[in-house]
Amino acid sequence: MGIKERRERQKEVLREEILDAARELFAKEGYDSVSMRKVAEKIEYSPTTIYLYFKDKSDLLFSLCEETFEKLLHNFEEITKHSTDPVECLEIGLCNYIRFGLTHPNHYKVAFMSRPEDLSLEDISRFISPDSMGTKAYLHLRDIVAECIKQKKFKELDPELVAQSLWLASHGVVSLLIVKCHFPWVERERLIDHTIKNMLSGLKA
Amino acid sequence: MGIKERRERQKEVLREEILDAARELFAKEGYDSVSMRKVAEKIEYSPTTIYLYFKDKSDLLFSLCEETFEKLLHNFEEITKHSTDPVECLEIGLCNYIRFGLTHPNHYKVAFMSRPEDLSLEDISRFISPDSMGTKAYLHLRDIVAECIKQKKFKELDPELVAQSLWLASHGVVSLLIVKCHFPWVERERLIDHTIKNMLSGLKA
DNA sequence: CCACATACTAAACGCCGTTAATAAAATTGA
DNA sequence: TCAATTTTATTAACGGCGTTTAGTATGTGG
Repeated sequence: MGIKERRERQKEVLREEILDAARELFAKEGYDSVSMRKVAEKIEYSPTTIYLYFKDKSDLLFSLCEETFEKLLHNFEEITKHSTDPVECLEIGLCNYIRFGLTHPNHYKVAFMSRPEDLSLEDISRFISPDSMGTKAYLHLRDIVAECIKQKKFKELDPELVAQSLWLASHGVVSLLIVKCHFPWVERERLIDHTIKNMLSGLKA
Repeated sequence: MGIKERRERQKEVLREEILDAARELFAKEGYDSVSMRKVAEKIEYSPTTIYLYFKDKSDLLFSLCEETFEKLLHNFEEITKHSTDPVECLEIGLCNYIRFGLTHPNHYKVAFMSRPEDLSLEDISRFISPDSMGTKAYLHLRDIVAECIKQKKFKELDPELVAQSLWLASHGVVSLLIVKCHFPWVERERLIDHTIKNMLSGLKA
């Protein structure tokens, strides 16, 4: 039955074409610039065709985000391999997180800054689901924090609390720098570096 | 010439009505729920009338932001009066900032989480202007940090750097808790308390 | 050859921000 | 007082949006 397979391959090709078109618009100009109609025009299909491959616009963009966050997770896991000191892992990891967000602002906005009203309940549960790249990345962060505590390099605190606090602060750096990009910030490097180092220094035993 | 004045008063009244209607929609259902048409219907005028009082939707948005900043600033200044210790001011101030954001999520979203694409260049320069409430609030924060350093209660660091870092982290707490309200966070109180205290402890001399 | 599933589309619905043209009302000046 | 003028508000429209419905080709399996 080679026919069915060819058909499925062709479907997959079109699905990728849609994603490619959307990714390009999205990376260049952000969420609002990705309109189903524009994507359709780019791939020379009618707008309704997209709905045969994605439930709706947020489904399409969710797929793009997962793609991106897979990269982030991979990046994070690489660091863990190349270092034995969990504190160092944490420092580099948080720094990378912030840099990653700042260099992929549109993806970051959709994943971490989009108003919950914009997402369907289904999308929300997908973001929170244990299989989502975001959740996996968080769990990885928590494990590293736990390791720091276990090795007595950090005070004896709840790893969940510490990991969440670190995430919140790092998110603040990314998101506010993205949104208020016209504010007269001091140099980014100092801002990122000081924020992370200051938080970690407070945690050290 | 009392006539001119009465006219201006009447204009001001309608302007306030528009702001009230917009604010209510904002507070109840968020940014997307504020459409020029809905606001118009609420005040029983035609949609185009709004354009006689505000340049466009982002101008309307800006006005609501200023309002919010003003409340924050006022709140912050009150704290300063009731305490002599700048470190305590800072701790209470940051805590209030976070609480303010969490109890007025839609206001906070409009002021600090709205996409810059939504704002015109004019609005952006208005935000940065030294007269804007946001700038004033930030300068107030920076002054308190400077005072902590001056009194040798903090390490000798750039007050600008420290103030911005504290703002970024606090913003992270507010904004991520708002957006990811379905994430399994530990209790809010612990999260807020630990984040602030940890940052401040790292700064102490 | 026909019934059927698949892939796709045209047209429409009901929103949206915004603009142009115009009407209505208030104010002014003669 | 009454016409001219300015101010205020409206109607209708433009071009966009996400999405749904109903329908058309096209190629497959019996």
